[in-house]
Amino acid sequence: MSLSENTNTDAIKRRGRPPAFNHDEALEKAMQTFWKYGYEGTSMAALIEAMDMNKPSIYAAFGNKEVLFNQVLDKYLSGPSAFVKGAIAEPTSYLVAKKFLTKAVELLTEHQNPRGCMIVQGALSCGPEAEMIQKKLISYRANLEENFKVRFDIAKDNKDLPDDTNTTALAKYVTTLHQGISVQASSGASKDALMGIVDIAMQNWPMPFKKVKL
Amino acid sequence: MSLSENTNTDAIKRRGRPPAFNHDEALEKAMQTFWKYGYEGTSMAALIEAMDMNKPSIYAAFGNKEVLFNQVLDKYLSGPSAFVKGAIAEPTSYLVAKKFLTKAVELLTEHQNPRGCMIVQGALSCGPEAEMIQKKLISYRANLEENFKVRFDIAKDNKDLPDDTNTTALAKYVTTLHQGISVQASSGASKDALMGIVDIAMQNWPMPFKKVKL
DNA sequence: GTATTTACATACCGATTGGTACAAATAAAA
DNA sequence: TTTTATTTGTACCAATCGGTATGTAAATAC
Repeated sequence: MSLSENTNTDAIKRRGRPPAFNHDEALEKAMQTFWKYGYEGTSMAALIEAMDMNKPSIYAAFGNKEVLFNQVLDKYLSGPSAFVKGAIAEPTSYLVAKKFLTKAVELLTEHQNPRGCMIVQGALSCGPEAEMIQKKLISYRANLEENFKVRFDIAKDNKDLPDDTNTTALAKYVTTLHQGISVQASSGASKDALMGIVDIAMQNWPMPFKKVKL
Repeated sequence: MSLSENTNTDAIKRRGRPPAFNHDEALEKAMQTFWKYGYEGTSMAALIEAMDMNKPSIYAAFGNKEVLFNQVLDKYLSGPSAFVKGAIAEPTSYLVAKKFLTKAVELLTEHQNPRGCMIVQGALSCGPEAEMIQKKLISYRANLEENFKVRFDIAKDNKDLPDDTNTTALAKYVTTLHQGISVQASSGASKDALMGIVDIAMQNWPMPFKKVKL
């Protein structure tokens, strides 16, 4: 039957009535909804339908809307957005940027996903109620940008980038492209079209030994 | 007294009680509010306070929220966003893109303006209620992109761009940067930082006679 | 069996949403 | 002065917002 799966530890029998939902599946559904409609655009009614839970159960299991969104955010970072770590670990600054943007395009245009990046669009322009979430997403984006900056500084030390490279600007260039790509994806841009953007954007990547454009 | 200014035709005396508001000033205030909070994030209560009008007067003068937003959109296009026409009229494709992005940075980081572009952020991710507005803004952005594409096709004909230039991709590159810059501006990025992005982005502009990067 | 624990489900809460009815106010026209 | 046209301001509308009280269902513990 459908409520056989319990999210808690295996053998230990819990005392009361067993939950009718699976914690992780419900959170996944919540993520899909927030991802698609943004924080403010997602109503509790929409969450109820998506998660297939009634309101008190959601509150008991995940807290209020804001707390739930924070859990969704964690899931997003360790799930769809996990490719970022891999990109930053690439051996050269060029590959870091290229892999990050390429993987982002793939993620954001995946047909089974909502279009656009949840961290970019989740609470971009919103009313005063969502200000907390807005600030949180802004700091997440700033943090990513800082990670690129640090990575590019290392690249500069390794002579993988010219000595006079403005790594702060270069990091912002990458995140700005990502944010633009996110908007484009949410507007229906195709994967191919956005890969074309990445190609153009990467053509002028600074090289340590001045190379001539082909 | 404060209600002396009437927005209607000069000498013709209107019959009933004179309006206590100035049509254009009220629309300007509405624009500021929508610009700052987005379509969904702006409540009628916020508009009432910003426009200094009571609700029935707003409805009588501007229609409902959606109709009002459309008028605000027209004002935005002919006002803050009017620089676009000038940019497209620049003599070379390079100058078109450079002027567009530079002017956009100036507009979007102007301290007296709300941060970010209203057409980008006005209804990016939102609930089903704002779907109409969302689609409208998407089509406005697509239209701008098409205008760049047409302009770059002309540039190609004029040998201002290489014959093999993918003008569709190049146009999308420019609008993607703009949209990314808009997100950055709304997140608090400074004018200088964003000008740095524009500089980096313009370094690889395609030239008709293959030039060597300095 | 009964007690206890946990989750479900209905029904509700006050506040806010976008939108309106209606009467008082203020002007010109008669 | 009365009539007519127009705007204002208050008070209201149903619907929805996020959030909760409460009773019942379903499991284990005793």
